[in-house]
Amino acid sequence: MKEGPDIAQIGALIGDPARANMLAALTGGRALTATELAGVGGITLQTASSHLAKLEAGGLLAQRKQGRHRYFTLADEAVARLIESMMGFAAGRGHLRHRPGPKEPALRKARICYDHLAGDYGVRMLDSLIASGSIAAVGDGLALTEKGENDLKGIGIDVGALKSSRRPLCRSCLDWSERRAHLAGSLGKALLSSFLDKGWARRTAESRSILFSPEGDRQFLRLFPVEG
Amino acid sequence: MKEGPDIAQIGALIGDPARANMLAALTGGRALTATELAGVGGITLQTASSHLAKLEAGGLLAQRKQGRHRYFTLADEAVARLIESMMGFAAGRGHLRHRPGPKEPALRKARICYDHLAGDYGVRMLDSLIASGSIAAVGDGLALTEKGENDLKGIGIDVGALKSSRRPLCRSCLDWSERRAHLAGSLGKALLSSFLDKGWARRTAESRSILFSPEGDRQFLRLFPVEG
DNA sequence: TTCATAGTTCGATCGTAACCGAAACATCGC
DNA sequence: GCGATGTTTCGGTTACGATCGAACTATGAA
Repeated sequence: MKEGPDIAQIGALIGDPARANMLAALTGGRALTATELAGVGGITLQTASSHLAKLEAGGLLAQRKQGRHRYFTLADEAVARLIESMMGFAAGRGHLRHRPGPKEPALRKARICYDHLAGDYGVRMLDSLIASGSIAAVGDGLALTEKGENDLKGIGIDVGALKSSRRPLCRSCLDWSERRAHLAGSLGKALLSSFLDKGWARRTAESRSILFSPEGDRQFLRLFPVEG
Repeated sequence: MKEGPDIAQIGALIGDPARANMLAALTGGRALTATELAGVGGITLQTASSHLAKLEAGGLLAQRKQGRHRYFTLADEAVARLIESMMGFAAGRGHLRHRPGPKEPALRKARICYDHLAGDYGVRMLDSLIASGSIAAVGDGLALTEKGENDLKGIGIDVGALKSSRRPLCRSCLDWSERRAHLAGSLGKALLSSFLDKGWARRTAESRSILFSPEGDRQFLRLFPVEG
C-alpha cells in the first residue's frame, strides 16, 4: 500500500514548534543568522543548530556562509508557498496562537510575504489592479493584460524582463491575516522592490512589517485607488 | 515573536508515518473504516484508533458511524488540497518511497484524486479540453469557455448546476506522478462521475486506480483526442 | 440469549528526538 | 600571535508519543 511521495518526512520537519517558528520567520524573505533563528524559536543556539541542519538536509533551507555568520533562507519559492499554504489552512481552522485581534497593526497593514507585499495594502493593490483592468482574474489564476503592461511601464516596471524569467509573472497568494488574495510572482516582487527603491517604504529590522513613509503612503493610495 | 497561525500542529499531525499513510489513502476520496486504515498505516487497531482520534481532533478527518463500522473521510476539500500539495512538493524534492518507475501501471494510467480523475488520463483530458478551446488556461488558473460549456452539455454535464455551487468550477491540480496539471474542482468531479455512471470505468476495491472498460477506453480516447 | 466483529480505553514499555552544558572549531579585529 | 564572537559537535538527561496487550463497550447475527 505504500505509494507516492513521502509527506511524513516534511510534515515531521515542519511539525516541531521551534522549526515551524523558524520557517515562519524566514517567510519574511530576509536571510537570518543561526543566532537570530534561535531567538525566534525560543531555544538555545546549540539546539537551533541541530534543527537547522535537519531542515537543510530535508531541502527546506539553504545556507550561505558569509564571514563568521551563517545566513539561512528558505530553499526556494516552493518552500515559501508550502509554508504560506499551511498557514492559510491553519488559519482557516482557527489554529491561531493569537486571536486575530487588532494586535500588531503595522503587520496587518503591510508586511512582506517572502518577497512581495501582503496584508491590507497587498490586498488593496491587487483589488485595485483588477478593478482598473490591469490584471484579469480568471478562475484561480491571474493574468497581466495589455493595459496593465502599459500602466506598469509607466511606473517603471520592466515587464519584458520579468516575462523572460521562468518564474510565473502573476500568482495569487492567499494570506492568513486577510484571508484574501494578494499578488505574488515576479511581478509582485518587482512592485514591492520598486516601492522600496523609491523610498516609499522600508523594511523593519526584526519583523515582517513594511513601514510606509507619509509621502509613500500618499503615492501608494493614489496609485492604487479603491472605490467605496 | 509568536505571530500567525500554528503550522506546527498540523505539521506534527501529518508528520507521523502511520498518519501520513492514512491521509494519503483517504485522498482516494473513499470513506475507509478504522480497520482498513490500520492496514494502510501498518499498525494495530488500537494504535490506529488513537491516531484517528488525534486527526479528528485536529480537524483533518470527519467520521460517520454506520452500524458497527466507523467510516473516516478527509474533513473537506481543503484538507485534500493540502495533502496533495504536500505530495507535489515532496515529489519535486525526490522524497519518494518508491522510485517512479513503471510500477503500478494502472495507477499511473488513471486514478482518483479525492474526487476527480488524475494520472495519465487526467492529464490527457485537461490537455485535450484546452487544445479544443473548451477550457482556457490563464496564469495559474483555468476557466471554462462558452464553447466548453456547450460541448460539455453535449455529453450530459449540467454546467449550470455546478456553477451555482460555491465550490470553484475549475481548478488545476498538480499531481505527483505526472508532474503535470489535471482538472479538479466541481467540473473535474462531474466528469469523473459521468464516466463511472456511463459504465466507461469503475473504481477498484482497495486502490486509487480507475479501470476503464475496453468500450469506455475507446469512448474516452475519442472524446479527448490529443495530437501527436 | 450467546457469539462474533468493530472499535475504544487503559496501562505499561520503549525509542527517539528535543534539549542544554561544555568544549571544539572557525573567522574576524587587533 | 591574541581574544572576541558566531556556530557546530559531543555527551548525557529528559520527556513525550508511538506502540501494543488486555480489558471493556457497542452493534449485528444466529
